[in-house]
Amino acid sequence: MSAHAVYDALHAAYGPQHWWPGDTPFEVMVGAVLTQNTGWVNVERAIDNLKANGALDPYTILDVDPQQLAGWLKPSGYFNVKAQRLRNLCRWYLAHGGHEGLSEWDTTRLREGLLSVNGVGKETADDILLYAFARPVFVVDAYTRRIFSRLGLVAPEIDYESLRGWFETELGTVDGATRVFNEYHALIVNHGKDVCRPKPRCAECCLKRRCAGFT
DNA sequence: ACCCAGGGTCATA
DNA sequence: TATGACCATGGG
Repeated sequence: MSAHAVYDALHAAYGPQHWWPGDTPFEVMVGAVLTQNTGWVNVERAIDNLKANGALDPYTILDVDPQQLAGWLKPSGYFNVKAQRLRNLCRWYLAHGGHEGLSEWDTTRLREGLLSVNGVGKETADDILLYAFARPVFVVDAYTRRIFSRLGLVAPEIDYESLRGWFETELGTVDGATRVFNEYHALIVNHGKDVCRPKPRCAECCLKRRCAGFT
């Protein structure tokens, strides 16, 4: 089974996902940090708090008392850590001209820049690259490794960059790649939430429900 | 009560 | 390079 075939099966089962949930590129960046090891429902509450207080912009986030910021982030968990991480990201973001300035950077430079921010790791950086800057970067998360290793397509212990490379090679970096990567990662998360837990109830728990191509 | 979440950093060996 | 501790709220 190829990466293409899995994509087709997921797309047939779940349909278009319309990701990322968020109205602006900056909101996507904030969400990418807040969703680290955290359910999206909790992230939405935190983002709503920021919106309700007129704080969903980098200037305000840097201006307000860090404790105040942490208070708004509380529902998303790790609120002290995430308040600091958001501040780090905003400082870097504004220092390089915000979305307008950073849009002129090539993808490699932009990725390294994001990774230089304390609190932004590979997945968070790639979320931002793909969903805030529309770059053709495949996002790998825990579900991705779990699903594709259980399918027998990759080794369970494959590292992040190798797995990202596997997808980007399999799917090709021709035009339309950004659209496909966008949809694919969203489908993987959706399917993962559905049936691919760390401790499967049965040997084939990733491959069954609601995914005709996997049965 | 238990497991889990759209991770990442830091200290230690 | 590779583990382990730590961060913390809320859903199922």
